[in-house]
Amino acid sequence: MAHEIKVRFPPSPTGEWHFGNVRTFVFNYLFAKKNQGEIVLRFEDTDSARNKPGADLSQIEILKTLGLDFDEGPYYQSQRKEIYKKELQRLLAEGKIYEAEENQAGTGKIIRIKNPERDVVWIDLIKGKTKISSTSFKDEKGNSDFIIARSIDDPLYHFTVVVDDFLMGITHVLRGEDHVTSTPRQIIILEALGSEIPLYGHFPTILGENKKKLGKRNGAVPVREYLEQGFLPEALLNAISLLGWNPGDEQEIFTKAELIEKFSLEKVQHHPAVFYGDKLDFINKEHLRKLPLEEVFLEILKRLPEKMQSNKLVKKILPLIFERISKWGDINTLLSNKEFDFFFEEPAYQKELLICDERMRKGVALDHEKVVEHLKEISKLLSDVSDFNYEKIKESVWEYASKEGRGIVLWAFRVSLSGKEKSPDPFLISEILGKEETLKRIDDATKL
RNA sequence: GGCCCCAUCGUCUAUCGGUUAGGACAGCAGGUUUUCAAUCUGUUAAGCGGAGUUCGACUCUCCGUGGGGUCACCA
Repeated sequence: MAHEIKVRFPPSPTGEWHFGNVRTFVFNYLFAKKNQGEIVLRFEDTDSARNKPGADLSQIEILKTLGLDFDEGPYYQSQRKEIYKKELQRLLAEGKIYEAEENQAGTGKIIRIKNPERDVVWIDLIKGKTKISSTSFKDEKGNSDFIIARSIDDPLYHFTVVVDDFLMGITHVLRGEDHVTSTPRQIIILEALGSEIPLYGHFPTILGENKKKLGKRNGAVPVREYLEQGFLPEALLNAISLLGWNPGDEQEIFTKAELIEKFSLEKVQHHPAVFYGDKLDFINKEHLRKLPLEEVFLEILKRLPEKMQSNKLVKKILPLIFERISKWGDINTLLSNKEFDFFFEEPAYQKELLICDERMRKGVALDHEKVVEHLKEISKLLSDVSDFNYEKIKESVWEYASKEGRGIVLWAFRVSLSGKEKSPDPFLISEILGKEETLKRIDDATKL
């Protein structure tokens, strides 16, 4: 029999996914793809009270946007009740489980499984040999026969998971560390079922900045929000994969294909990783750089306001925007800081700003005349430039600026064009604005 | 608290007994012919503590400490 590998990802449709959830899917996915295996998606929705309508669909949507897919499913446990009932009846008949007192809801008898009370041992694919005594799940009455169904029609999580894993032929159960202690229960049920025991692997938890398990209640940002902030799906995938795993070499930027190729369970960490968003920007920027330039410009363009989009200058500004962002959402920040408005409208000057040295600005009156002199000279020099491009512009004023002091001259030149304390250099702005507009702005600045 | 797991720079991590303990992010400093951005270079910063084992421990063992997970008729 061939070594077919089949893994599963069983979310409950109760809310939005964060990095923790997706990471579990990703590791399963990577492991399956790497080993020519299959991955099945199965919604664990037996607790109808907790289910959120539509959550399943939005979870699948996230998978899709991240470029992830699954080979089988989605299954819904709520639609498989008959299957669980049959297994329950079978086990009942075999005497491996039994009905006990009334359940809390008063709707029938609960079902317990006979606990062999022994050490349950498995070789965890990540943690190594793990041993937990099944006597450890005694309830307050000292009963270690744990409950697997509220009634014959109402199976509980541990039972449904295991039945499904059994029936679906799951070979590897790869999940978060939070499931370690429930593994012995599941093995005991599996044994009662007469199933083969799959291989288990438990990933360490992802911790929030407060070093507590990442979760809805603990700083976990839905993946959707990262998408909305304009992170690239492939960068997100890259970052998620690096949470608790690394290939052992120094590569940090991966495409999906590279991740599949390099992934291995052996390289998964044994200790929890604290998730700081810091590196995400970096990773995204790297992925941004790999995109074709036209595509990048198109993406930037469509995030610009109408009036900029239609302006002739916009094309020349696109590269400036690109080098200032690490994700699409940063464009909004640039925009709301009015970083580039001066290209499209007359800058609002502040007389003092024309003076480069902050300390000197107090004595404006004195220095201002000098600055105006410089500006006038620059204007004169520029008007002689015929081929108005970056190099020529620079050439024309360079000598003068060097002689008079580059700081004071070039600063004034730049501010006369942008009106801003911080902006791209004056040669670049001049080229973009064009000769006429450049001269006009310099002229305006001298009249302050 | 019981049980399970873990422990290298602020963060993510490399190292599978012998290294000046490496890289990346962040930080800082400097260059890049004015500022910002980008870029280049440099730089700060780590083996939790204590016993062993060994010629030699970050690496192996034990104890302590610290951190995490988990203890439902939830999933």
